Amino acid sequence: MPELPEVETVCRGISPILTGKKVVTLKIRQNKLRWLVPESLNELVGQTINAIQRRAKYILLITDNGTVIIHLGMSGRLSIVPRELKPTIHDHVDIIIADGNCLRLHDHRRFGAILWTRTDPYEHKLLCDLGPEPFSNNFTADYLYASSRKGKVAIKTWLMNGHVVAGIGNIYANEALHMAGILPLTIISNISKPRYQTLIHCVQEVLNAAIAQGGTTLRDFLSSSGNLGYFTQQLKVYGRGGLPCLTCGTILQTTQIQNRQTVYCYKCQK
DNA sequence: AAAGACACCTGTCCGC
DNA sequence: TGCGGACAGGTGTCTT
Repeated sequence: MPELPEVETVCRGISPILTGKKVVTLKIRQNKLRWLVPESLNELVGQTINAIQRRAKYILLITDNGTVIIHLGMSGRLSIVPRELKPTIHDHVDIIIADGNCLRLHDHRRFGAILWTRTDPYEHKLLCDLGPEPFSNNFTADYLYASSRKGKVAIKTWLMNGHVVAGIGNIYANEALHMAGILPLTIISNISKPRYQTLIHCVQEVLNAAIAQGGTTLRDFLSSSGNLGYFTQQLKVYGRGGLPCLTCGTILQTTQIQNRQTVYCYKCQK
């Protein structure tokens, strides 16, 4: 389901409902997610959720004594439901709060994860080596230019690497590269600093637009309240292989990069 | 050290 | 209608 805009949409949706609330019950129906749901997650019961934060595609529920780290993988969904709503297949974890609401984790592919850490979540193994957030001051052309000088990977592969920049997945990598006019297979060491500056601008523009539209719904993304994401209607290249480029009319090409569907316009992107 | 392959899962869609 | 195969928004770990 989620790239950064979808995760951000979920965080904004659940934050007002969960912040300041006490967890009264935890129900785990399936503990084989990407990693086993740890026994220690039970320490969440009785804790008050002080804040909801997002880092890359991770969702953090912060309490005084520890933090829940949630990742939605490819197909995960978080929703707020009344605690009495009967769970369906693939509803793996319920976090029930004092007012009767329930944060329900649904994930049919089980690539997602839910973990508990007692210490600073930003020091957690999964989070400590992540690249800068796309909207942070550290995501600069100087940074991209300097760290790409010896690299031999395609720019699209690199953009999707969370250790380079956080939160960009297949959809928004395709979209940002099209907007920036850069061919997805371009080797990173061949890209100039001004082009990286353009790319940063385009990444931010695409992500901002997607967040404003509540994310992208392709198959199963719904916001925490069950709404569709409307950015789907604004995708310029993703899922449009074989159709005309919306900028110049040239037929959009498709290829595989790292086994991921890649769509580009050979006229607009050089 | 860097890059690429592989693994983890289920659901859906398409062609025969 | 049924079946096999390809494909799907991610990413840590293993191999080269």
